[in-house]
Amino acid sequence: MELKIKKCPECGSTNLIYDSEKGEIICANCGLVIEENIVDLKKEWRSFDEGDQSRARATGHLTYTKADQGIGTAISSSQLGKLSQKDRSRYLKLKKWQSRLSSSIEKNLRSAMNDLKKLVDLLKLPPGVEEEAAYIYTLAVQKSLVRGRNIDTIIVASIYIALRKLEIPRTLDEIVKITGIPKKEIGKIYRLLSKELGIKINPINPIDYIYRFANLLHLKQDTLLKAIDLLKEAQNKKLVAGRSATGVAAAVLYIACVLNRERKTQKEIAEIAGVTEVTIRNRYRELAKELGLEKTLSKILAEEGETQKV
DNA sequence: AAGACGAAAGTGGTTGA
DNA sequence: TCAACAACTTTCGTCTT
Repeated sequence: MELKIKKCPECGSTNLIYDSEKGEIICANCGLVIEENIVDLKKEWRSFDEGDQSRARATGHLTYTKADQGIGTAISSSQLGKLSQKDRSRYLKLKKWQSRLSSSIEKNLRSAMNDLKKLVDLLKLPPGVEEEAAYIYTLAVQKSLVRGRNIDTIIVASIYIALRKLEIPRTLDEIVKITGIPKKEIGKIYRLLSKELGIKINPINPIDYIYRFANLLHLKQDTLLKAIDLLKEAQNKKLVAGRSATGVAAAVLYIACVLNRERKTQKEIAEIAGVTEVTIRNRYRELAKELGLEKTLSKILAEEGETQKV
């Protein structure tokens, strides 16, 4: 299959997968779905606030990664001479107060945006995440949710919300590992922000993790597609509700590996997925039973035992 | 020795009175 | 606010190859 597109526009990865059934190209690294006939690769910026049109595509470009959103607010002092004495002193007084008030916010934003950039680099995230996280952080500052709390934690929580919002699969554990901020703290702020800012977040779909884990495990494409089929079947049969997305993804991948005779140990998959082997086994057992794969699977495992003996 | 399996006990988060 | 609960983890013994 010859792909016209060579690189993922979000993260630049060249590891693209073509799902012929859906007619989609999917980035194995970040999970972005790339259409065949691309007109505009950028995601639509959706606003969290219904009335807020500031992020609509037709307006001028705003960026939240700059402390003043790219728009200077200072009034030119060359106009000052034209004002009357009274207006002039009033203006200067106002200006003093305004700068005093806004400078602390802007200072906060400026340093936070620097830290945010560093973290996004460190976590190797696609650039859209930085913008989205910056937006969330800015809202948090505006709603005075930052004062008295650890800024780094809020930045990390903003990133995590951005990831969830953009449906980019990264586990909280990966973020904890790199940032060193405890899961508990991130989770607390994550909940606070999504509640206070009214951000609705969908539960993670295991499918996003499947692409990523399969890529990290260097699995063959057939195995990946097999895993996706299995997951869809399991979802249709309502077998995955209430289970952790990573655990489901890991188990489905393990089953797909066995079926395709591409051996990976439970341990290998467990490490990539950030779950224990026990969880994989539990999901594996449930799924195998409910999907009627028990016999097939044990047969394959027995056969492999035979060939290993010889 | 390595991998798979599963029982038992412990952990942290959610829910509902 | 607290207890019950489900999902998951840790730990460990057993079995197979």
